[in-house]
Amino acid sequence: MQKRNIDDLIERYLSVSFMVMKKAAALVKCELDEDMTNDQYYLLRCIKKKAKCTSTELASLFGVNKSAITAMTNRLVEKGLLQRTRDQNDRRVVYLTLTERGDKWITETEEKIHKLVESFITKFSEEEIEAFIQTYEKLVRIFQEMEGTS
Amino acid sequence: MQKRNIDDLIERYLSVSFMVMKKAAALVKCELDEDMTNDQYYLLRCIKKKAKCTSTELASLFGVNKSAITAMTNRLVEKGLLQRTRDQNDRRVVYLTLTERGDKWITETEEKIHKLVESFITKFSEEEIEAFIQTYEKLVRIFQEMEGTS
DNA sequence: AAAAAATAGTTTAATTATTTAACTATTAAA
DNA sequence: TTTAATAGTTAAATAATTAAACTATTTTTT
Repeated sequence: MQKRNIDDLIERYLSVSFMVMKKAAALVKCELDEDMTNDQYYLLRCIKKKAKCTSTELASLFGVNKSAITAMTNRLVEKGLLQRTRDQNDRRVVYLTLTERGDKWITETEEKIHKLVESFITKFSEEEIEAFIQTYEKLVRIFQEMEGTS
Repeated sequence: MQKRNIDDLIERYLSVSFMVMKKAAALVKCELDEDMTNDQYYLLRCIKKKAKCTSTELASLFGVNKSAITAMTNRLVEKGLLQRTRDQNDRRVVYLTLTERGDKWITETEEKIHKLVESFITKFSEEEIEAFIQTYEKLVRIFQEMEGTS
């Protein structure tokens, strides 16, 4: 591939990923209750998927410091959506789990977000969206490999 | 397409787009000077591409209120990377343009970011990445149409 | 077993990003 | 020529983030 062509693809990728990132954030926000943020949604989503989760894991998933997670989880604990429990074997570890209200909220919200994604994903053919997601998943694997080596 | 299958694709899309969003943000951050943020990079990038730009345009691109843009541009003006100039015909309008330092910074940073993107984009075949970006671009157009109708 | 090092998480202080509501200045419409 | 609308700013509040210092606990080393 020529240098010109690669530079062109890179530029297109940067523009389009910026626009989708910002637009997707705005669309997700519309589906949330007034007092909830996108990051709070993503945090609760991660915890639901893992069932139980530590600050360290979340910090790694979000790519931020652990103290950022402490601050976020504090707000969610105050809102009654999350609870902390200590590991009995290793008392340094704190597990984060959903409260009943937290579970109810994330379940309802996931339904709204699924409908949102469905509203545009169905505008693509199954082949196109499958190929798109597969490349996306490959990108995740490449990122993970880069992490391991550097 | 069956309901099962769509739900599965939606779930994969949500997971993968979250992971790429967070990971990409972390990688971009690594390329920036200590005192610069990702949003500041994206803001300067947008202004460079448009040459001159208003708060209203940026607020729409970023999907935030105009006052958020005022705050961000204030910081960049204080840093000497951006300047404001009033339109002579319509004195309500303020144009944002790069200072010489701002232009130098974004040019150097774009080079770093391009190298970063190149480091993973070249792990795909030209066909795969072209198809990926085309679907991405189609997604942007769908978002824009949704904006028009709703 | 005692001392040193590593790990998990929190606190604190500072900065950035964001929203909403009220505001100024200017232009366009009635 | 009032009245509307538009462009942008200000102010107060909240959320997200980092870096550095800290507590508590567990693991490793000597």
